[in-house]
Amino acid sequence: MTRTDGHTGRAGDRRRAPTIHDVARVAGVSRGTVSRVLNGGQNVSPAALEAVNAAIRKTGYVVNRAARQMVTGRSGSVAFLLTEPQERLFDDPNFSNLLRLCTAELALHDIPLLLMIAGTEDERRRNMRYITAGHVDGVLLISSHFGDPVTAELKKAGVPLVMCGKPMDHSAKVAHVAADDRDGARDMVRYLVESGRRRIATVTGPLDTPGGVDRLAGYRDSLTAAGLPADEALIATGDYSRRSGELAAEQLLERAPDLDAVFVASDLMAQGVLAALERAGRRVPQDVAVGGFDDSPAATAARPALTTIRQPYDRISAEMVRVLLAQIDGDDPAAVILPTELVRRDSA
Amino acid sequence: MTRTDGHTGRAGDRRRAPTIHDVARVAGVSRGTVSRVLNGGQNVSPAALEAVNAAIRKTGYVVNRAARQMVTGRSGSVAFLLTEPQERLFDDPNFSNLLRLCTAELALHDIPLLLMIAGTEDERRRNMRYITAGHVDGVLLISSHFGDPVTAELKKAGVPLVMCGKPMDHSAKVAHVAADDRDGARDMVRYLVESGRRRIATVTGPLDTPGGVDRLAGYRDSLTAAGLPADEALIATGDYSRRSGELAAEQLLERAPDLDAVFVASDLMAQGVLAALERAGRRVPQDVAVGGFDDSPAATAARPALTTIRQPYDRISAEMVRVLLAQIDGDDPAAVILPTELVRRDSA
DNA sequence: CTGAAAGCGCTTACAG
DNA sequence: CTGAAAGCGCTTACAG
Repeated sequence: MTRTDGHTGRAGDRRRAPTIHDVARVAGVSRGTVSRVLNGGQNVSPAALEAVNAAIRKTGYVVNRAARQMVTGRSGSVAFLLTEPQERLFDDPNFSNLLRLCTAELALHDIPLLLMIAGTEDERRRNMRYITAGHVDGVLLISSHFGDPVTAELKKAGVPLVMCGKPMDHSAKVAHVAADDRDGARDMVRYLVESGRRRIATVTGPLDTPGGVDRLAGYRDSLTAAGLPADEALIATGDYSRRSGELAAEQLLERAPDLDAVFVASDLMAQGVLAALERAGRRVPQDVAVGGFDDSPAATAARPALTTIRQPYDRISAEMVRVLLAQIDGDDPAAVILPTELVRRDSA
Repeated sequence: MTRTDGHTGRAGDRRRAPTIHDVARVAGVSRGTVSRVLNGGQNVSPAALEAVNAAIRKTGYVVNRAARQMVTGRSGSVAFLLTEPQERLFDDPNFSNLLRLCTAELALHDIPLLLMIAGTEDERRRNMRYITAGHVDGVLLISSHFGDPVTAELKKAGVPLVMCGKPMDHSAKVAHVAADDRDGARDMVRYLVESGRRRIATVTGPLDTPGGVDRLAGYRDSLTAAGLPADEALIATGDYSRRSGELAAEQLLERAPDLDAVFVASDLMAQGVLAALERAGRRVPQDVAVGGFDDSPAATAARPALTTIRQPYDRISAEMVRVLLAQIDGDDPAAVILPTELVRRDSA
């Protein structure tokens, strides 16, 4: 008097889900053979393969990941770890954009994404503990500040890891995917020069982040190439927040009232710059041209809409996932730098 | 010649992590006793408890969740499932806010959050399959549109579930946590009336969402209470996006050029309304008062800053997690309605 | 190509 | 209060 079926089979069945054993029975093979089919079908006769697949369909079998994990040591999941202060993260559309795209990309591989936010020290410890305990197979790390201990810890623990953005600590050989910040900045500033601007200011990101440093370097490159003088009065630093862009623009207007363009290292900060400019009675782009960076939703939401440098977030996420999965499969850490693109709108 | 220690013990150790067996050996007890300590310490002598805890510290033991899951049938994780079209989700700060807060709240319970986005039919199927296969213990569901099949499917599969916002399908007895939309809308409109406004328009959310329906009802309540006539020309509908707010405001200005206030069912739409008003040359709040809803980052980013109705997202997330965990532990689904609060800024 | 069997690390009745 | 043992559902050498 045993269960005869496979006819209900819904995996959601809160009763007893079919196991590999049920499939084996229905298919008339051993459990080992079922497992082989599940894992790529090597060393399985066409007939057995067919029978097993039919049995899987019939029973509605879904693998028990916990059981699999216990023997393979792999969880089949990946962490998306954020180490920035929480508030900023979610105000900045870049982050949520990246999160969304990585989730979708991983879904294609049937790999769930665990969202981890290490805003406080306590959260950081908790997350590290979880990760290093082997509960995830790898980490997509969103962290850019110099001296973030997380990268080193993860690296030391031997956890497969890929960063979004270049690591500030060049010595660490960690996999990463980034847009070509320096080249993007060069393009924007060259464009401003070619539009006839001569007093071009910049609002940089924090100078302990690659986006802060490299976009500033690109700005300098193009100024030099155009034979324009370097003037420190034209350089102000923000923290990627909208508010910091506003503050930076106020400083710039005071130090260099004759500026006729501003290259801003992020679209969100550029929104702040736009606000400050408007308050100061400067018209954009007539009096002052404003160039952003990111091509995030903030760029189209701004008024005037921002001329900006597009970071290919879709490709960035796809590459991050690809590089991470390769590492999980034993490849060496890889670095991928993706080209940017100038997007012309109304602000410059 | 066997491993003697417990002295390295780092869980991140890619070698062999200490198991319950190691802890038992070090503590001089059986594995069953260690397990009992791990699971609350019932039926364990103080001495044994002490010894086990010491051994855990010494070995750096961390439970293997996969092994535990296999026997308990619980994964120890929870899904955060979004069933709205992706783009909207991440443009709207409410969603990312909620995501962030739920993640933090769950972290307090050591429960990882799996982010699932069901934008396409394919993604929906994939996620449902994962969830109903028992890979998560419960679901935090962010979905508001009427006729979303996910709620019913989850309910039928017997998966513990809590929705953010009232379910549109009243027949379904599903747990949910929501702000008091109707009352919040009443408060805002009453405030507008008390400020002397008489031609008060509204931009509603989609009328197949509770936020659309209930905030409109609250608007009507307060108009009636004030003895103001109901005028359908004063009602326009948006889809919660900024752009839709802009469009709705244009319609309203055309149909009722004499309007002196607009109650907008979300801050993001209110931003759009502000833009349309500015273009039409109406001063806010002098000519037209604008009231928002949510008190999201969009409210403070708007110019003028929005007077709005605060949804207590921190409490909402905390309650969602609490109600979900209670259900996982066998409680019946509960509904929690939280009060809102009027936040005065510059737009009204 | 295939089956029988060991083993992954836990929890939980069951005796005592 | 505690230990010995079964069992959760898989994968993977190992024989054949």
